[in-house]
Amino acid sequence: MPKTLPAVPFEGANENLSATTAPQDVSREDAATFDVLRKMREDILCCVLKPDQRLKFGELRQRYDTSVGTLREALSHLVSEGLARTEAGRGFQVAPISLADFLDLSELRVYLETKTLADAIRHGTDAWEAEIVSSYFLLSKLAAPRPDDPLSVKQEWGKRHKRYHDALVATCRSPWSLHYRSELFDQARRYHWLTMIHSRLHRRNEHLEIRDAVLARDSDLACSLLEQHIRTTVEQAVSDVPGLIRGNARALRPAGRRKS
Amino acid sequence: MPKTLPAVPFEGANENLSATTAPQDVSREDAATFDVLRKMREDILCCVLKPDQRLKFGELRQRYDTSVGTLREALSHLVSEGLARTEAGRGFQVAPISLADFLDLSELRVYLETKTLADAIRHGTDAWEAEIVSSYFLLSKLAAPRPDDPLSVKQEWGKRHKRYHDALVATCRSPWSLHYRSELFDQARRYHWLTMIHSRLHRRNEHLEIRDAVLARDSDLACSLLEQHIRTTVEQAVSDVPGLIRGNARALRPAGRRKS
DNA sequence: CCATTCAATATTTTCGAAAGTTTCGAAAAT
DNA sequence: ATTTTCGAAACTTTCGAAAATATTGAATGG
Repeated sequence: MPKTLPAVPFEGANENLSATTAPQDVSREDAATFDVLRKMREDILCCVLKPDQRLKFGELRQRYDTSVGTLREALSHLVSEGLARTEAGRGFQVAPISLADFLDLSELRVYLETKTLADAIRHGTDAWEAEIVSSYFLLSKLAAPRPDDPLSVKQEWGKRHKRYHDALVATCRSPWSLHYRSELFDQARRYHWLTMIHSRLHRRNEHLEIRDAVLARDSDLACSLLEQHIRTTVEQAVSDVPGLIRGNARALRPAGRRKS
Repeated sequence: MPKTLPAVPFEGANENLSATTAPQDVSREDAATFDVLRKMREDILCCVLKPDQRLKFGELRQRYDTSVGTLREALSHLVSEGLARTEAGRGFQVAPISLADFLDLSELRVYLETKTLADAIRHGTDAWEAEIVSSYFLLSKLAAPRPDDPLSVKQEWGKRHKRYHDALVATCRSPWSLHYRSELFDQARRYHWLTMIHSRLHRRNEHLEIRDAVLARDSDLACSLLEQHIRTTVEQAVSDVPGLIRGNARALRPAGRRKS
């Protein structure tokens, strides 16, 4: 019984973007603050800053070479995005991870990814196709990272992977859906990182299959493949790193932790 | 896991969600900063701070009686929530509103509200029912606000309205869905405010109907009613305040604005 | 008359230090 | 031996001023 609301009046596809209210996908914000924010986010996503790790200003100030105020602002952002938490007077810490959380966010991801992809296909343009081809090409040049690859290789793969998935949905007309999709994609990256570290499982080339279905404008197939893609990743993470995720990711926790 | 229902009284404690990763629904954060954040959010939601209005630190500092750093942190949060925007070196401003945005966010709301409601009904408890009854009662004591009601009356109604809708979905097991639902609900409040200001339309008691369907655990009916509830509000806003929303809400814009 | 330059003003951004909390551990008390 | 108390150390939070940047408006040249 899902009716659709009156279609969004489209005077200009471009104008649509500028008049949008959905949260800014922090792109070129306050130079300095943004820079710190971006670095910290990347560090959390790559588990350089580990789940539950306490984020002390002293250390952070040294690591990112900036002042407390700037750090506070960046941390504020991260809290809103769900990558950090804070408690009055007790500072900040990296958001925890858990199997339950991964399952929950993946479920919502399936909906948002397929919804945005379907809409993107509906409104796809030549430029959109070109960026998909291009970003897929860049992704395919890099083999899926192995556990013993250096951090920088993994990070580069992560970047290209994100760029490819962003490209797929780029022409979706719903800014809010896109925004939340992007946030959840980043969240999932933390868990994918675990898989990259520990897994040696071989997967068939799902990105290629998705690309072709999308370029063929076969919305149903593309969405189905994308859904599978997400679910397979979940299953792989759950079975590959059971000790880590199931056991509340103890191995990833910061070293010296005492529990009362 | 001790499961306390987030039966949030007016400003009461909120001890729930311990193992969850989804973003903190800023409940009792950094005392001072949080206080400012809450006030600013309320002011934006009630259009005391108008869409597109520039937020100068000088004025804000006076209005909220706090320092620049604290303001910056609060504004940071608001940007993440989509209630404000910022551009490097050019400060902050209240997020714009537009018909397209309202339609877009409402569409996503339909999905999230019904999804969370269905799950909440599935896992409903006695305490959940009690809070629904209680919050509905409080809401029903206040007639829907009229355009000429004082601000405080409208705000009180807004609070009770939110509390009621929060109560409906409180037992939903998906923290991420709940989080986004809550953010979009707040976003919608900005548009509802316009309706409250300008509309005199009479609507039948939808909140009562929803309450009864929910208490009867009739998930399909409840979701259907809730969907209607949202869509009706959209249609009402679109038809009632066409000049405002369609015309990019000119009347709500801050007074002295020059465009180059 | 319009466009451009440049200095004065207004505003934002960054920083370090003061003020306020919490945590930790040793000493005293049970 | 265990708990409680208390003070010092560690850390967080808040603030206002200095530095950096944008905006305004008047003066200049085409």
